[in-house]
Amino acid sequence: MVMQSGLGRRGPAEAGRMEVLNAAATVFMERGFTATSVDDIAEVLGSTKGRIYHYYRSKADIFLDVLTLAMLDLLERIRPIAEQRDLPPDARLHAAARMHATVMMTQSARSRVAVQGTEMHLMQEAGAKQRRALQAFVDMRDEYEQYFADIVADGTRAGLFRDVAPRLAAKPILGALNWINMWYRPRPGSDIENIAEEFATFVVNGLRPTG
Amino acid sequence: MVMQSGLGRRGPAEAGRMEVLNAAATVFMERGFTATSVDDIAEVLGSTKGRIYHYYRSKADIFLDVLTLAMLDLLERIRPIAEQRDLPPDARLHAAARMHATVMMTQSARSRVAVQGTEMHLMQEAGAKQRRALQAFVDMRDEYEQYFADIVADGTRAGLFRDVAPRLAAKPILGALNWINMWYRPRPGSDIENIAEEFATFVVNGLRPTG
DNA sequence: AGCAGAACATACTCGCGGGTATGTCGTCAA
DNA sequence: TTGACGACATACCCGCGAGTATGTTCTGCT
Repeated sequence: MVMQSGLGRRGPAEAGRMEVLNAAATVFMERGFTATSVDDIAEVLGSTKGRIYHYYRSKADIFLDVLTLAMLDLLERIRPIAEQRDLPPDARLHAAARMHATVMMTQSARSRVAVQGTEMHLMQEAGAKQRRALQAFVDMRDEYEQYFADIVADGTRAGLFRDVAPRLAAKPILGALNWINMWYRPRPGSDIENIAEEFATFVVNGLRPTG
Repeated sequence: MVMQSGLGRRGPAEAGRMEVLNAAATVFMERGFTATSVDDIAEVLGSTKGRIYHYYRSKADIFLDVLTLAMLDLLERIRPIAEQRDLPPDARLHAAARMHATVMMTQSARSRVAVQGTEMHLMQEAGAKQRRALQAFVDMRDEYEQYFADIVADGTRAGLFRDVAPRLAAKPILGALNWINMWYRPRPGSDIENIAEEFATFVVNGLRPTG
């Protein structure tokens, strides 16, 4: 008996599963969900399907695990930033945006899949288990977005930002940042720090009152 | 003999082709390229495959036509805005962003496909014709982006914007705007005008000097 | 030593979907 | 009026890819 989702068990015995997961994330990132075949993932692993289906029951299960892990990673990163209530809201938003942009450029594989996760058309005739996993992912996305919305609301109250609907204001912020994975490709010379800084400044200024 | 690309001929005889094109755009928008079957498109048309393959030689050809038409539409819309040299750069950027946001929310089908056009993995082992069409699309995307970059450069020279690399600055702008089609869904009550105005203000302010 | 189970590989099945080959119906020009 | 051609529908082929069934090897435990 093998668990169908890797998120329950940890420990050294699950190292094999993580290898599969990372390989899958890489291919999903490049070709998307439907265009990726299980054989493609196996090829990256230098093995065959058997290895993959030993750990996962279906292609959709792998995808859902990639999505979930990526969102868990983002949530763990934004929480400490959001909790720094001593920092003014604009500085907090700057830090959050900078973090998000950096993750987009570094944790390329997993995070990119999470963004491109629009391809959840596996939702339709999926099983109950998968629907729940997908709903959990959507809930996490909402929670993550809410962190940004809360910071925006704080900034508006403090008079630092324009008076906008916080939830709506979070859209162009995350849009500008998520879009990074549509054009950014890792290169020797590409200065991740500078890009992250510039983009963070952009979204913070975007909310400031029009001079 | 039937032409393989609809962009050469016009006139009433091509009405049938346009029907196919619009239906395809709708389905491509919802499910993406690979997840869309030709039978799906036919079902939307209330007909069968035969009708589609009467006008197009392959699924990729349809997709490329959708992409091309969407980009032609955007280019036609931004040119008159970019040419208004009497307007200050920030007002021009505001108008351009507002236009783009509005198109994202109204011309949903075609434009959304164009944005999501990342799925050009049909490029790989595609024929020479398709590679040229795809390259043409990429060139148009670049040209479109360049309009924004030029406006940004003008604004920087005028002291209205921060001193940023124009080409890089165009990325978060178009990211914030393109991202709209990831979350916006047409609704009776959704106020397109307000959203477009708010997003345009956001991207313009994003470039202003930090007060 | 020997056995149980994990960790894979091999070899299949089988349906979906892109593309083709061919038929049928209407229309319009000569 | 007929015949040529456009505008489809029908019926088919065929490969790819998800999933399965069944090995085989290795490893740890007793």
